[in-house]
Amino acid sequence: MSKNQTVHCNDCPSQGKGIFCELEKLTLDDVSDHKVDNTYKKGQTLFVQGNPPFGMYCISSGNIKVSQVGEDGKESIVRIASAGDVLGHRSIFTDQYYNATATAIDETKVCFIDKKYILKLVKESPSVAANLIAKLGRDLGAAETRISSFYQKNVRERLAELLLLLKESHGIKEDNKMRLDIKLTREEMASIIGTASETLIRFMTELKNEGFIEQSGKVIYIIDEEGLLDFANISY
Amino acid sequence: MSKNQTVHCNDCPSQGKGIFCELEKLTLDDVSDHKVDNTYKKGQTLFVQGNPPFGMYCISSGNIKVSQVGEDGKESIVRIASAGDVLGHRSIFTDQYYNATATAIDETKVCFIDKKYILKLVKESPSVAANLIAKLGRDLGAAETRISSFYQKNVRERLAELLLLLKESHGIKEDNKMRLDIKLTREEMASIIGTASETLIRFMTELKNEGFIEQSGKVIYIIDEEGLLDFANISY
DNA sequence: AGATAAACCTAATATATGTCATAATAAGTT
DNA sequence: AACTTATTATGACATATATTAGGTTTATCT
Repeated sequence: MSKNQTVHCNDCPSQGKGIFCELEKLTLDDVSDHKVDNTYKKGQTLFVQGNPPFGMYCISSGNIKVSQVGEDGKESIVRIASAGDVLGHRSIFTDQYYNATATAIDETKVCFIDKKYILKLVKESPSVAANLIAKLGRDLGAAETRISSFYQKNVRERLAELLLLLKESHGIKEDNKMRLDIKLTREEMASIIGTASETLIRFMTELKNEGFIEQSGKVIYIIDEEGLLDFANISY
Repeated sequence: MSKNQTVHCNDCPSQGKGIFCELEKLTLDDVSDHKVDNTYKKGQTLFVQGNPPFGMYCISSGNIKVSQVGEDGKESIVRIASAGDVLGHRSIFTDQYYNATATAIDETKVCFIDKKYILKLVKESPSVAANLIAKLGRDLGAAETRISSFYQKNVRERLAELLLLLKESHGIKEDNKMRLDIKLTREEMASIIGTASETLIRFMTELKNEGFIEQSGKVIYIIDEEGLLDFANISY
């Protein structure tokens, strides 16, 4: 982790997606004064499972995986946080230790905000509180949908579902394909949908062969979204 | 659903666990005036997946299952809400339709609070906002731990884990056993840990034979907590 | 650029769990 | 109390996915 030159919240690359958007100028200046900018390289950890929380992290750019490691050392990625998302907020308000580890997937710019200041901010700025509630609500909704997927869908369906979710969150239109602007290893993808990497690879190959996706290097392109939806058995 | 005679929030059986605990007398009176009391019988639904949310539900007593139903009709219970918990809060703040169905497991007393009023309350009472954030945070933490359990634990371990969680949330000391004060069918238990009911029944029998649990009728007693912890491979 | 490690891929085999069938209780209902 | 329906239980079998092992390609480092 290395300290960056400071960027004012006004100029945050995550504009419009964060929890401070609705703040008036004066308050946002105050937030700006109370944050610390950091850059994390791929593989570096923001916080580790079991440690006490000291504050909250706002992601300006990059991607972070939130994972839990089991007895046997198996990693389970429970969430991926990107620009505009916050991290560590859960533990601050519940007064629990971190129950997951946050690791940078790629080069990531993050602002750290002290616990005490965040608690004060939530008290004084209803919009921040409401945004936090909304973020947590969406995360909870996503988590619950994943829980039911584990029971209701098999691996190939969960894989298609994952690719479609990544398309929503990280898809960039390119020609008539969608490029997924996030680089995950097969191991990581497998640990998101809860399967062995070998199994995941098998189905990825299948998807490539059937023309639903393409791949060059580590970059994945979604070619046939309709087909994937069908493949995933999703109807919304 | 039948309308009850109104109970003032001061006399709510869930005292101390809800989100309105820290409110001063005047504000709590106001909350009391804005809620509607209802009683739901076993099997009745509070809200259904896909519908738009009109407000929030505070549970005074009883238990409610929050579940998602898949394409094939398989039910997945994503959460169980009990006295002091709130329901439907997720959808209000995220402006999404309900993505789950809430059904009473037993006779349940619930207060309904209008959406508009809750939004106002969160703006004006920081303690309510903070409590909501904390509730959502705990739910999210629990959900994420369950996600990783699906990958890291097998059915017998998830079953032991479920029994221990139910002991925490619904356990009542009786002699030197713990009685689980909640009646779930095997089907429901199975759909919490994501397995077939036949498989769950098999492991329940195993647990009974090995003396970890006892059962009389539909009531389950935890006899050997240590043993269950061991069985579940849990070390916290 | 060459060496070393990490990630990716494929195939063969093992196993946990799902599915189907059938019976025995238990719980409601008339 | 008798009848119907739901729930629990157990066995036999099928199958999706984990595991193990091997090889290949792609990064990373000196």
